[in-house]
Amino acid sequence: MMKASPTIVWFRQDLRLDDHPALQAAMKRGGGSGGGGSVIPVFIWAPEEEGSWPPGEASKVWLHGSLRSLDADLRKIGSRLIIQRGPTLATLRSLIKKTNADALLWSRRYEPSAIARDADIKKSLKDHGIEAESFNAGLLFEPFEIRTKEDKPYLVFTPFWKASLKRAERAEPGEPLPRPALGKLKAPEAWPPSLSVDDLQLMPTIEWAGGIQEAWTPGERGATIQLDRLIENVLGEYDESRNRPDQAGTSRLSPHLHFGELSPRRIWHAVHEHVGKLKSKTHAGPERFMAEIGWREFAHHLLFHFPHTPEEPLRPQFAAFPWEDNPGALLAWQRGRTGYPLVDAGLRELWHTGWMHNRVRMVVSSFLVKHLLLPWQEGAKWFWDTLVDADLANNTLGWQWIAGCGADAAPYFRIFNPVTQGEKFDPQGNYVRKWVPELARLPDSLIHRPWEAPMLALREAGVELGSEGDGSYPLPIVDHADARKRALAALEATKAR
DNA sequence: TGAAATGTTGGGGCG
DNA sequence: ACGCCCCAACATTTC
Repeated sequence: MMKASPTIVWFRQDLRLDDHPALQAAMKRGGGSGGGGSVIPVFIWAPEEEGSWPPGEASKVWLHGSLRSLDADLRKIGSRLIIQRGPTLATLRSLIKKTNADALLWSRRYEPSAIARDADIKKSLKDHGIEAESFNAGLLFEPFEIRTKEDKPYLVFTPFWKASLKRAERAEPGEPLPRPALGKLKAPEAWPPSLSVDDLQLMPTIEWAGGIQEAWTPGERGATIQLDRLIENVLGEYDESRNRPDQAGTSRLSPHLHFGELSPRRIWHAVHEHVGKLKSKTHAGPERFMAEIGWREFAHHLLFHFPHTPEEPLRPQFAAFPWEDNPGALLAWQRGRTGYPLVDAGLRELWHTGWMHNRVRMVVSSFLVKHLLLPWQEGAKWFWDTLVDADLANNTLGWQWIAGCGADAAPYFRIFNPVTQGEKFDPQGNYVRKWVPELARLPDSLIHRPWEAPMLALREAGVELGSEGDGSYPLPIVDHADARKRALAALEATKAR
């Protein structure tokens, strides 16, 4: 009997074994009734193929951990991860030649540069008689599946999500596929050469990633633990708690989702199974959480249909917006030294842990765009480099939403007041105290507005305001009321054109 | 998934 | 008892 040729499974942002359609398809290939042929799991590091958006520093730290985790999980079932460096097409060709593989399977990505690159690879391999097929592993619904009655992409979230849920009534997202059991992933005759994860040099040379490693467990196991925590402890109060940066009320699944360590179908079914067991008729928490998953779907829908939006505003009139060029203000924002405690806490949380609470993301983003009048693209770049969950679709939607220039965006005149937001969502100031420790001893009533504190209160709290000294805290770099007026005037200037 | 400005209402103090 | 004013509380509109 002819020995079946191996199948290569090309891993990218699908670093898991659970619910992995390409992996399952590979296992079924190549064999008759007696089972499949061998499977070669491959990861190729080719950041130069990611256009203007190669993985940022925080993403690389995460990837390092996630690749290690995937390799270890594969080894537990008798396989392993082959790691190579790009360029991708040449690397794949050489792998195919060395291993005599006859097929390449992968999970789809939706970034413009990835779509173009993957299409080239598919065509090139097919021209050489190699089977090449992609699968949906990253979304509940493909961006091209959900369309308006006029057969157009959606531009507003609510009808988009309603249409998605309606589609789910007809055809629920498929039941998640099982993990391959021990021995089911057949090893090839000989493994091709592989680099180690360390060889990719994803970790920073300067030691700054400790905070990320303390806060997170990259990999499928870490993702599963977070999903369990979500279902057991978070979902019930999610509708209110998700807005509280001083509480652990969010899912913290974003980096796991970005790297595909957790399947959205797995989430869908876990949440629905949980809701089925509930006695109460209102499911505000689970519904709100699924709507957040919906925003992620919407972001991918928009990126797929409007691939220029990572760089350019979706609403063209915003191309003429009179943004400022102010490197000093940008630096103060990046460093968390704007003088607004909630803003600074958020940016410091980001720097230390590679993540920021979503409510605070809205506040700091609004501050950059509206109080400082700096282009949203500058904020998007900073988030891209510092977030462990940096995701081109989500990041683009978030920034265009807050800047008012995107689909279904917040109107430009919606300007967050960082003091009000702080007092509303961090009422005891615990979030600020954690990340801006120099203000920790101020009373609750002053912690979001230290510049209003009387001299005596400052002295008692050991707070030194304004000076550049060690342990001092800056005065506001812009006055809120002035900045608000200035932002509204800038918008008028854009409209007048 | 805002905030500020402006408008309205109604209770209480007071002459 | 009555009208007037003040202003907090809430509603509406505007940015």
